[in-house]
Amino acid sequence: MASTAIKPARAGRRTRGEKVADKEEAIVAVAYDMIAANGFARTPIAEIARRAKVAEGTVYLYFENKEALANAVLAAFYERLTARAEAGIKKPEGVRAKLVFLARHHLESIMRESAILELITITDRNSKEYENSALYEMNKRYVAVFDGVIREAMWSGAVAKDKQLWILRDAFFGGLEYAMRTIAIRGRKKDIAEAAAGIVDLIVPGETVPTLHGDITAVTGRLEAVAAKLETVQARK
Amino acid sequence: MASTAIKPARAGRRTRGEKVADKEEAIVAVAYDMIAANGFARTPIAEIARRAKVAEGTVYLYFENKEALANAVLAAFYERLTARAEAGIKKPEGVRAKLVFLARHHLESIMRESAILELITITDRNSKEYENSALYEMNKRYVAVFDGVIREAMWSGAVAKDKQLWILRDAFFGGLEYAMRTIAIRGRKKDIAEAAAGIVDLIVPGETVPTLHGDITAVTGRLEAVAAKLETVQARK
DNA sequence: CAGTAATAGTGAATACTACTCATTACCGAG
DNA sequence: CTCGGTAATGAGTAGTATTCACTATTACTG
Repeated sequence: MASTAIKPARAGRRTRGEKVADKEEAIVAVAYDMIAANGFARTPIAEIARRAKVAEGTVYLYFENKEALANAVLAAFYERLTARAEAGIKKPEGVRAKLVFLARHHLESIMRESAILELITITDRNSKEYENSALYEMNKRYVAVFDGVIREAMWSGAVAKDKQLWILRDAFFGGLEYAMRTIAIRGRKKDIAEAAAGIVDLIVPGETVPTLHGDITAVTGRLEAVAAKLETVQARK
Repeated sequence: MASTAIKPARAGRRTRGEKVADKEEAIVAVAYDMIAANGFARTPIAEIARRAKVAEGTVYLYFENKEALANAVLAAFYERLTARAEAGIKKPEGVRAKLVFLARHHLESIMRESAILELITITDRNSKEYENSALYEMNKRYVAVFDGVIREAMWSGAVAKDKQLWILRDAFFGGLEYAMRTIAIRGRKKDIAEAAAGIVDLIVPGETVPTLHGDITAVTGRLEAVAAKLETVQARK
């Protein structure tokens, strides 16, 4: 990938290095919009170049091939996604509210730019080197927001400690992606809130988990109630 | 799409209609294998035609375009998936066992032929007419196996009745798809069983739900304490 | 069985697109 | 101002989906 080296710029004058960086950003920005609007297959490099005001060959100066450009677009997507997730997670109090926020945020983002999601499958194939890629790191940082909440939930006992984090994570994001498709087909906007809440319910079983045979929490609660009553009786004596 | 009309065949002799059907199947079969092996983008129509022993133009006699062929391949995939799911679901007793079977079956299938899954996103775009498509029906029939188990679970109380079926469904299949990607990257085979069980756990909170405020030893200990106290009180009377 | 209309099949021609590379324009140092 | 090297260009190449004028095959008819 081309230089991201930064030279000290004289004020009011763009150095060569800066122009280069600008051009790279411009290409990615144009590609982002076009792919989001029309999908990867329907955005020719030639058209990206035209709109970014560069020659077709110039694109290949910055990106090895179309896939590499797609990766840069995907990286930009993760960038935004992560920034908003990290910022938004601060407000809500409690595990549940945080997860609902994350779910809504993710769902709304991927609905707005669903074509960007395709890019994931374009890359994933070559699993060998993926673990060393920048994209892997970006994805890791994004899901780290979710992971943090889950760890907090495990600490507080809201989520059982023996659950596998990766499974919760895949169910969360995978479930949201599939929900997005369903919502897109049905076209009901109010489904978004319902889906977000529903998925979170699966990850963090709510306070009132109804069960068939009674779970241990219910037993504990009942036991405590009985104990309290018993102690009250004793105290009266 | 070309004729699927069936004419009564004279024995030992293939009628025109039958030959046509054979050819269509041959094309789909070749396309299936090639796409599964190399992905959609890397399987040229010309090569499909060559291996199916037809001219390139013939493919377009049976399928409007490459996407339509992809849909036929996807339909064949659903066909197999559904057949095995419906057959296999009979043996296991109980909601949980059935879901675990479905999860494993789905996970193993999509791992073996993960490239076929891509085809879903190729189609989904045009959501308008999708609801009337054959593919929509095939998908519906496949997930109906899952839906049936869930309805049984709701009846028996193993799953809360107020849960939205579509959300459970999307979490199940979406979670499995994402889990597949994770497993593919990590490359651990034993993850398959773990993922299947883990996802099912989310849908059907197991008998041994781990506790909110403590483990079973703590509860037992408390119970013993209360019992002891109770006995003391009674003894005093 | 020969003739024939309709159907099925063919593959060369077209249009589009990712990607290359010989050539040109530009920048900044000396 | 000049020159060395870097950045940019866009016409050319190769590969692929799709079309269509033409050919081959089939089943029917007298």
